[in-house]
This record gives sequence, structure tokens and C-alpha cells, in this order.
Amino acid sequence: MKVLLIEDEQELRRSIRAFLQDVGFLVESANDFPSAMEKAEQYAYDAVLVDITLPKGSGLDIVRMLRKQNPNTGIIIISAKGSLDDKILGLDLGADDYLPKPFHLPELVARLRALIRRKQFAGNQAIELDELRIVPDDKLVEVNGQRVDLTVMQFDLLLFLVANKDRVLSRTAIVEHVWGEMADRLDHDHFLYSHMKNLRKKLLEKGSKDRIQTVYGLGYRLSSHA
Amino acid sequence: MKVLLIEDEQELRRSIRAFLQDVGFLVESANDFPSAMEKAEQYAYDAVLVDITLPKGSGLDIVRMLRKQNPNTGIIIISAKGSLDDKILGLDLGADDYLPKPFHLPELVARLRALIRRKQFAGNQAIELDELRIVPDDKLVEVNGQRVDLTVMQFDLLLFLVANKDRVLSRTAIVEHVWGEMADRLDHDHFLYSHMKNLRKKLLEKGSKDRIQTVYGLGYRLSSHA
DNA sequence: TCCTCGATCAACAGCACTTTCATGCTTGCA
DNA sequence: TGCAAGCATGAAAGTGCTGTTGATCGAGGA
Repeated sequence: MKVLLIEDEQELRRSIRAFLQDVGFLVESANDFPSAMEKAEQYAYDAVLVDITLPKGSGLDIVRMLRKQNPNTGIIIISAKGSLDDKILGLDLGADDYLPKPFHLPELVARLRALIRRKQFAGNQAIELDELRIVPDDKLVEVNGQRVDLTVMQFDLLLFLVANKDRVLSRTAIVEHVWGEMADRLDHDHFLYSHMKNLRKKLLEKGSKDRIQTVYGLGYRLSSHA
Repeated sequence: MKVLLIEDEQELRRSIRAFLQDVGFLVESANDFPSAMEKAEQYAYDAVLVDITLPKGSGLDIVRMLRKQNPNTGIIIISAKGSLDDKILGLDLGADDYLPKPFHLPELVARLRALIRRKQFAGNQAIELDELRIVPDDKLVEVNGQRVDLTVMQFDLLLFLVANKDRVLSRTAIVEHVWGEMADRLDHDHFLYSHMKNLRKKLLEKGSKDRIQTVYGLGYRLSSHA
């Protein structure tokens, strides 16, 4: 996994780089706008981490260019400005995630991993698992060629399960990823039960295999070879 | 999270131990070289804190041994010698971090937590033993490619056995490591018998080799070359 | 405005897992 | 060989987790 790190503060750049390399990424880095642009144009990365405030330019321009050039590159904005505008603008331009400084490095790694996994399923490519077919961009799910109408929540839930197939996912992890920030509430589990039930029901009704398994005491797992 | 603390100064050892336990670590400690070596060899810890200057030996030898034995154990050197040589030597030998005395305990905890998290991310790899395959993060166990559904207890138990493969583990040690603090109020032997039985049964059912051996009067051992 | 549908939430019933218990088998040693 | 201690087994009790049902709430459409 190849990552481009665009960050002008030397100390931060070093620590991020070291940490990422520690956990197995290949890292290249750039410390100002021109060199970042050059590297970003020249090579294809799996993911790019970009600071918004750079010497001689704005990270937002890099985001714009990257997105135009290659839709498969994951883009995470890291920015000191906690400003909502920046966040919205960045995501509008096509960034995939936004991480305000200061952040914990393991958090960055987690998001990076999640992003790369997601990207593998992106594009307009369908994900196929025997009888199950999912087209993320079209929000389409089919079982044996027959369309299954899912609500947005159910769709996102299914996508997250499929993107992490054969892994046990904790309820907490699921809620955090699918419902995002509003996950602070207490009574997570019970409303997840309901959504799970509805999702399973709809899939089974259409004749899908019983792929979503409950792992007692841990969470859920979607099996690829049911 | 299990930590081994190797430190000869009694007062310091006590305060570190107390502090770490307060914030939720399970702590074992050793106060001289031989006993440290014994414990370090005997069990797999999540992390080891080791003082360089010890009675009857050097902490550096412990670092060397630990690193050779188990790449997944985090190692932090704590040393009064601020000498650069020691630091470099220690890190070269495979320690993950270096903390000169005197230090603040919260600082130690912070580094310890960071280290363990990093190690967990790095340790995302599967453990393979012929027909047996374990992916800790996915809570996945496979025998000849076929999934084995284990309960949480069974999984933790198996992981501990595998992490200490080819080593005889006493019942007490197993219970303490897998069940942690609540180990006191349990009827040790009897319920371990049950869990062992269930674990063996599930593995054998899927066609695994008979790896878990009973060592009469001592405990159990999981063989890597069954 | 009412109506419908989906999201959320609480309560309860059922079940899986854990732990204990009673019993019988195996091992090491005299 | 016999006996004590150590170990395995199956069954059953107890605990906590999960699925289900159904009520409430709010958004969007008629």
C-alpha cells in the first residue's frame, strides 16, 4: 500500500511517516505545494494524506486535481483548521475523509485502512458474492438477479458488512462507521438489532443465503462462502 | 493487557505497578535478572518494561531474548543512564521505545498505550500452523480453509496457547492470562477442563490435528508440529 | 392536513455461553 | 496390581446477550 503524505510541519511529517511505515505502509512525502503536485501527478497512490494549509498553495487544489486524475485514490484531509467550511469544501471536492488536528496516529491508521478497503469496492464495479450482487454507486442490490429494495440505512449497513466480509465486526464499530458521529448515544445495540433484523429479512425473502451471522458476545460477520 | 515490569528498585517498582494497575493493565513484575528472564521466557506479554541496570545481569540481554522469541511483544526500556549509547543499543536490539529516568507515570502510560495499539495494528497478520489458521483481528479461525466457530472464551484460550506454542502452560497461568483479574473467584481447574474439552472438540471436528496435549501434573501444551 | 413509511427505542421472551457439579476414566507411583 | 491424584466428560443451572414485537416519533408525499 502506497501512501503520499503532504504535510509541511517537519516534526509531524516525520512522526506520521514513521508510524505508517511501522504498520506496513510505503510512504512518500512532500512538504510544500509544488513538490506535492508533482508527486501526486506523477504516480498513482493508494491513498493521499493532505494538509490544507501548505506553503505556496492550498491542499484543496491538490484534492481537486487528484480527484480529476484518479477516482480510485483515497484522499484524507488533515487540517488544523477545524473550520466546517474547509471540511465541507474538501469533501465536496472529492476527499473521502477529514481528520482535524490534533489526531491520534492509530486513529489515522484505522481510517486509512478503512478507506483503502472501501476504495477497493468503489468504482462502479459491482461486488458479487454468489447470489448476491451490489452496485455501490447505483445503490443497487440484487439477489439472483432480482432487485432488493433497501432503505439507505440498510444499504450502508450491508455495504459495510460486505466491505469487511469474513471479519467479526463489533456493534460499536458498525454503528460508528454507518451512523458516523451521532454514534455517541447510549442505546446503540437495540436499534442495530432492529436494522439487522430488517436487513436479514429482506435478503432472505429474496432467497439469499444466510450470510449475516451473529457472533455471540462480539458482533456480526458476513460470510463470503455461506 | 498484560505487562511485565522488570525493575530492581522496590519503591519505583511498586509505584509503577500500582499506577498501571489503576489504569487497567494486568501487571507482573520481576526484580532481578534471573527471575525476569524466567518470566519473560515463560509467557507471552503484550508489553515488557525493562530497566537496563539489573542485579545479576543486563536488561539488554532480556531485550535481545524477547525480541528473538516473540516479535509481537512491545518492549520499552526504562533506564537511569541517559547515555545515548544505551538508547541506541537498546533500540537496535529491537526495543520499541526508550524512556529515561526520571519520568512521569502518565507519560509512561501514554507510550505504553501507543505502543500496544501500534503492535495490534501491525499484528494483523494471520498465524498459520499447517492446517490451522488464526486471524486475531478478524476473530477468525480456520482449519484447512474451513471456518471454525469458536466462542469468545474458546478463541482467547486458543490464542493464548498458540502465542505460547510448544511451551507447557500451567492451568494457573492460562486462567490468569485468559480470564484476567476475575480469576480469583473461579473454580480454576474444573471450568478450564470444560473449555479445553469444547475447544479440542471443535478443532478436531473440523479435521485439525490433535495439537493440544495434556501434560500430566503440569498443564497443557500446543504443539506446532503435531 | 392526513397518511405512510422508515428510524428509533423499550420490554420481554428465548437462547447461547459460561460455569459448576457429579461421575467415571487415566496416569504415575509404590 | 492397586490406589490416590489428576483429568475428561456430560448434564444442568445460571447469567447475560440477542431477536422480536410493537409503540412512538418525524419526514416526505398526496
